[in-house]
Amino acid sequence: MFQGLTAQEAARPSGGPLDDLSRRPKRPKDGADSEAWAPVIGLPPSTDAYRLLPRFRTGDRRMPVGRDLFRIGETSKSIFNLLSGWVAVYTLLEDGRRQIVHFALPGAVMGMPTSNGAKISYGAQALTEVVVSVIPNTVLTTVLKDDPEVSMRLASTLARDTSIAYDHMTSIGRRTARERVAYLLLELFTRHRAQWPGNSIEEMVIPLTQEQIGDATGLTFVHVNRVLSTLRKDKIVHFHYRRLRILDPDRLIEVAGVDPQTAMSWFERRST
Amino acid sequence: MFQGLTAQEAARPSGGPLDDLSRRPKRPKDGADSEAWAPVIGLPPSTDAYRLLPRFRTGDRRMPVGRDLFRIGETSKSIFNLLSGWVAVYTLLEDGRRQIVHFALPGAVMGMPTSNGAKISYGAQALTEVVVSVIPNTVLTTVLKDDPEVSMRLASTLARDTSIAYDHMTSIGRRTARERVAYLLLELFTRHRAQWPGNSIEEMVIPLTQEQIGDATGLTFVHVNRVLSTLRKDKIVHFHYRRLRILDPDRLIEVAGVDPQTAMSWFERRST
DNA sequence: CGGATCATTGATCATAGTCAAACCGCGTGG
DNA sequence: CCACGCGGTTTGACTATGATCAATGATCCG
Repeated sequence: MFQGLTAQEAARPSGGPLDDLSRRPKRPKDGADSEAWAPVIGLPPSTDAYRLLPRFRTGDRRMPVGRDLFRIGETSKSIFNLLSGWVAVYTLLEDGRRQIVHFALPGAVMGMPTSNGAKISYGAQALTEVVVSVIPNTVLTTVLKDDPEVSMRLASTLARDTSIAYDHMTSIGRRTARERVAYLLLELFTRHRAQWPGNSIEEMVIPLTQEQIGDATGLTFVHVNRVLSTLRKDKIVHFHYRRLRILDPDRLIEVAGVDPQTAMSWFERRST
Repeated sequence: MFQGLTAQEAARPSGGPLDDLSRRPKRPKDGADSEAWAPVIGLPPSTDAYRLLPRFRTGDRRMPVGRDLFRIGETSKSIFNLLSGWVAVYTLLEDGRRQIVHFALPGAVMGMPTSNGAKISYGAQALTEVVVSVIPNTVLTTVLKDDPEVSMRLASTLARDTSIAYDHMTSIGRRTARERVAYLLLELFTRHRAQWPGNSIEEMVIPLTQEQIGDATGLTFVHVNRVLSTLRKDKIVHFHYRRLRILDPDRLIEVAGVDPQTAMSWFERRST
């Protein structure tokens, strides 16, 4: 499991030649990926709230941990509407360096084809077992014609993805390691929590290894570990083997460098 | 000029307390910003190619260098369709650290409201004199109802923004300083060049200071300067006072860590 | 129970940041 | 037309954040 997003030589050229570095195969092959997708028979009813197209159910698929929904370099023939579970959206550099650019939660739409029709530059992999509604482009086009409501929702959802990406980019580009990790945990906590309104549990399972946190924050897993230790020592958050416990929300917000006002608003509305 | 995106104490907390750092006003006030927008009388005909709504012209506005199209914290009432010029889309942290998350070129759509209706977390500022079509949300909603073609183009454009953001994020999170700068210059060169098809001029004006390049790449302007010196010394690119000259495209692609295949495709299609 | 994955810790190094000073290009006004 | 000044660039000396390399431990799961 987690095959595709597993370690490997995290080669990092030091401004020097790239060529003498051992390269990681662009697409680590793993058994699971070659299996056919499983159509879904019975679904948890709650997933309906996350559908982009409420009447379209024939595209539902269940996929196991580690499965790629789509891969770098493919040309999108369908879009993927996540109904349950977690998905990592990621990019790769030639030499195997990896960046997780987004953690998709239920409601997310992934793989929308771009205006210039180019190959897709990122991939998406299930971090947990997931249920996805796979919507063929042809279907989407048709629905967009008939239902302006869907158009608007799709555009808004895509705009939100961009906005989240911008915030994430800011984190990576301008925050310190400690701030980045705090920001990510806060983001995941609030986004996840927004899906169970009224649920103020301060402990949750985040299906991520420290290496994946590193890939999302632009850090090495070793450094992520050190940062997490200090956050634990400072009694702010406790993250250990995928279990996250927020010990001091206020200080977490402070360390993350998030305006408290904004942070509070995160705790209100549903957010993909 | 460039008021809003001008230096200032680029305070950078070193994991230590943030509080004893001098703070930059969140919104440096400058005269230009308070002026009213100028409606446009005569436009260069070519701008039409970049319109999201071909028949909607009453929203056209011309704005000078340094003007904010919209600002962090506003609630979007209109979207902005750039027709000519360059715009920097940026975010700010509390203490003044800044990240430029996108350089918008003609054809771009900015300020699309998100699904959760939250305040917009980024701002947009003109880097050159620009012409923008300001489209009120109400107009957009109406057009989306009547014209599914527009819906599809809007969605594709937004998807492309996300894709560019993901690539940019990868650069900041996983590339070295040298690679990041090379990547950005390559990206700007190809995107800009795609707008004048057939124009293979290897010299162009990029309306950016080294500080702005730093803000886009997550580096300090001092380090950007050093990197640019080495790129110049290595006869790869020459960037000096806003003039960019590509000396060795192949090596630039190599340093940027872009797959040559992909790089070539960038030289083909129009791309916002 | 045992192997694999994931986490932790230490020692050392390098990339990029910080601080500071000087320089250059260009527009402006005397 | 030249001096001035401001924004932008360049360079140097020093520091520090986070990477690298390496070894050991903990946890999970079949």
